[in-house]
Amino acid sequence: MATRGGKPLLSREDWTRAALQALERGGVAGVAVDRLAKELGATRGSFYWHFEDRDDLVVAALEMWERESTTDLLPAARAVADPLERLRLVVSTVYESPVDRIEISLAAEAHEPPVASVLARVTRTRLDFRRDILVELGLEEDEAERRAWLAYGFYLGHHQLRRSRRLDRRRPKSLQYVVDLLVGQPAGATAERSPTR
Amino acid sequence: MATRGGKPLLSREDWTRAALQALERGGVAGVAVDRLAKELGATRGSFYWHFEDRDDLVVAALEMWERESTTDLLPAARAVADPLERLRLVVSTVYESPVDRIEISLAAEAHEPPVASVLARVTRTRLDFRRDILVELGLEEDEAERRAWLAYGFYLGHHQLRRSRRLDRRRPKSLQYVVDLLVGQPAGATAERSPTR
DNA sequence: ACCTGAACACCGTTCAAGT
DNA sequence: ACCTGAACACCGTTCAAGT
Repeated sequence: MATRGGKPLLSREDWTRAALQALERGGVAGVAVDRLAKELGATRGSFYWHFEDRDDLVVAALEMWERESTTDLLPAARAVADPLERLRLVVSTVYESPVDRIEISLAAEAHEPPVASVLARVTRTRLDFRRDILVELGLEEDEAERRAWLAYGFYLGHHQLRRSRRLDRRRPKSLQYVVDLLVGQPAGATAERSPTR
Repeated sequence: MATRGGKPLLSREDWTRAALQALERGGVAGVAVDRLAKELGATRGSFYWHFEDRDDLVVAALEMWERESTTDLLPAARAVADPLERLRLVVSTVYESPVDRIEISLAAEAHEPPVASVLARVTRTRLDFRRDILVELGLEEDEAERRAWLAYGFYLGHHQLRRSRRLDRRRPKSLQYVVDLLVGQPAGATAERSPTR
């Protein structure tokens, strides 16, 4: 590894990994070039050798997050043959896993330049994944699309709600009832209209 | 109105209203004392006569938002006698209304001091409102609580999804299908388990 | 090729001094 | 009672100069 004055030279990846950690702790606003430079024992000036500007760094960190939170998870899920089982697996591993702080902070800046493209790509991947399962389960294309919207919209809001300690206590223990409603009958589909009993 | 040197003196409310507008445009991060001072033709020093610090201003603006987005809307909704109709009204007026930028940006800072208490209060109010409707519709307390979580979680995520122009095009035209699923039969409740057909 | 150091703008906060 | 103006810390960005 190349060094200078005893200290190792910093690579673009070193900066990116430090930024991803800052992203987890404090969201997009928490990525401060000045602070990272201090942590890494370099100057701000050095940063601008590796990156165009702060947005460039944020995008690099978000793409690391994209891989670890979405792209890398798909193969394992696709390996499950039965679609209903696949949906249950996604709900228990993804919906019920610890809250992803990055996910939440991205919402606020969904249309800011550094965030927009990465977030749109991730979202499309996840919506499609859910819709495809619902189609496999026998729903019509349109209805599957609508329910995938519900499923993924709920995923986002659910993690948002969980951010508060007090509200998290109100959270249902299991989310499998969501799967049941997602693939179940809407009111009015049967003759009568009295729910549950 | 009191003046000095031709200019009107600024009140706490003047600052708060300006902050609320900044909040709508740029989220919590968009509330900058320096910029507001310039807009209002005052100095930053003057700001600290009216407020403890920036957080104090943010809280004041959020409480204005709380009134206009939640507290003031409840009486009209409560006036609808039929619970199913009341639920449909909420979905069409609140879920299908323009995206509330403040709502979204609060998620990212849900546990930061200025945001936490206001947001928790608003959220509890809205969750309770939905649960009470579902109980009136005949659901058991526990099931109503679970489905209210789904309903409100979806509300939050839905508005988050809508923030992107491209994703918003995928949004279902009407959300009444959500009401139908919320009050409908889960899969497995009937003898068979084949959905829709 | 990679980094330092100094400069500038922007913003939060404090405080002595003004009216 | 309400405000100004100057000071300081923090952070993004630029750039000439160093190795």
